[in-house]
Amino acid sequence: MAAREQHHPPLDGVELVTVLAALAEPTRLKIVRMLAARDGERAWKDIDLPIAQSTLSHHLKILRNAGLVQSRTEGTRCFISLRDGDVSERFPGLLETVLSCERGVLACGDATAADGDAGAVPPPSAAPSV
Amino acid sequence: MAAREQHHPPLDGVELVTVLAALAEPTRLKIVRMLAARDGERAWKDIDLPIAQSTLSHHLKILRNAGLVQSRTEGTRCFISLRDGDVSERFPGLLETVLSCERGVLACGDATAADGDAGAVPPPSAAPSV
DNA sequence: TTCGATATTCGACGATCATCGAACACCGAG
DNA sequence: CTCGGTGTTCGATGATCGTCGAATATCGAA
Repeated sequence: MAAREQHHPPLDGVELVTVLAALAEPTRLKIVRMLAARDGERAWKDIDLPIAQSTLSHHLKILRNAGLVQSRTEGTRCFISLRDGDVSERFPGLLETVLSCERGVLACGDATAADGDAGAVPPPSAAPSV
Repeated sequence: MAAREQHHPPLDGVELVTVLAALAEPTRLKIVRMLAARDGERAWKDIDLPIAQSTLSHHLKILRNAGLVQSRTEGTRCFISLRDGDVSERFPGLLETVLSCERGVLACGDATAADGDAGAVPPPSAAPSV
């Protein structure tokens, strides 16, 4: 399917272990970081990682089922965004903390965020505004 | 081996994904919660879960390699404790957040921590503005 | 030293997972 | 309607994981 409406579970039904498992995979964590780097949505096609499309779709499904991301359909295309609001409500501080932990790694090795994200990285202590 | 000194990696060499993977397993998360519930150490034998000893040993090894727990030997016995200090230094807020997320679940189904679980965990309220 | 208790390691088994290419379903454009 | 572009689903494959019982290593006690 090019862009059919997908299932997005209410966060109440999602367990912590599910979220942690979703984040505990390098590729998926990278995707989440990409999404967090730019506020708002990101086009499916703009998520370019060295993996097959079917694999990306698979990872996005897992992130979706964990309640971490959300996909919106517009014509043929699909836009992904972080459900940080919902996640923060169910697991306060979790996403922010994980992302702030990863800031260093982000700045170092990974290109994907080489764009404007530069100035980000506020002291992790403070609640990252997301 | 009854109680040989085990390897405890410096937290600097531990990646976030490793820690998340260690926590993203129900049994291991339960162990971490048990350890967090009581400050200080916990005797190996006091960790009674419906699993084989070899399985418990396996999980503890993974938690050790993730830098989450630490084992001390005293004679034949072995005492496990959370490395919360080291973890907080490397991944500020991570362990606290994960544990606080789990409090509800803890209070409900699981007896192990019925005690006072000394209050760590700062109010996560912290305002993810989103 | 011998024995029992304690924890780790060693296969082994079944289940789950990440990955891929191919087939499929959907949409807009021609 | 027919195409080409876009995500998703469907096996299949190889790797990793959780689990166990048995074997092993280490210590204290008899």
